[in-house]
Amino acid sequence: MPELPEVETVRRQLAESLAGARYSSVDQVEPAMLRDCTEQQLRVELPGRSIELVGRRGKYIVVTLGGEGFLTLHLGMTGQLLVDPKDAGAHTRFIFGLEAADGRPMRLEFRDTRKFGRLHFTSGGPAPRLAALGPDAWKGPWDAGYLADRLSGRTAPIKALLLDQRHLAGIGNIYADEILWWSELSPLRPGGTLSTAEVVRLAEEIPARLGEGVRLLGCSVSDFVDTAGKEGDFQNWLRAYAKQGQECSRCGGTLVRVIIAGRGTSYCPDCQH
DNA sequence: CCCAAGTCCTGGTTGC
DNA sequence: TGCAACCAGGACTTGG
Repeated sequence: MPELPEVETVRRQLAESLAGARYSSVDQVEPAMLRDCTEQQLRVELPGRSIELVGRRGKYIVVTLGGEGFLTLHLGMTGQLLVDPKDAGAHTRFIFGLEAADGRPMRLEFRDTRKFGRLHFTSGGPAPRLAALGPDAWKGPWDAGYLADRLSGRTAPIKALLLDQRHLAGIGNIYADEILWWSELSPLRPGGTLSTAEVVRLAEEIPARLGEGVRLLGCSVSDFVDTAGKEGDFQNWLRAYAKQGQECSRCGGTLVRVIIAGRGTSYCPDCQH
């Protein structure tokens, strides 16, 4: 699930458990998921680095290290970051040893079934690809005028534009469907056809739905768990995502499924226009 | 065989 | 015609 709310849930937990900690060892590396550095560099240069800040931009977690270093992590589709996991766990791709602020040893595991996740190790600034991201969809800064500008003249379906991280960073397939349901907008609408009032409505629902996802500690419809292996609650409050064939909770119509931007999309054709 | 939350890359089309 | 912007579709990986 890792979309913005799931990543934010993990970020908050890491910020708390890793405050004042220091990397002591790199015990396992998955080279296919490593970016912007060599395995050697990670193994040699990370140990000894302190953790100064755990930040986030869209779906990326950015760890600022002491000594001009950055770890930028993306959980992909099935990534998990676990602190001191109890179980052995399959699909472990990276293992880090840390020394907590009080000197206690800690273990951080990056597990990812599909290996779509990424770990960037850079100096001078976070991973270069963050430069291509639009403003954070939840925290901004952006407003309805910005969104209107990004949608203006576009013929791609609004859902595809919401998924494009260059416009707003953090929205994925689940929250896109939820945001559009709450906005009463059809995911098929060409972006450029939205009225000013519709863009305003959309601009209100984007942070509202993402904020609700954060409050509910994320959406565990499939693989997502937090750093303690615990599931979130948002999956119990879905209105549209994966609900094709079911009754619309707003108008009583029947939700349908279509493919947009190659992604399964559920919406209510009776009340989403 | 179909489907799946992520991003990246390519190739074709459109429009200035 | 030239070129950039735009958009669709496939690739990647593993499992249910």
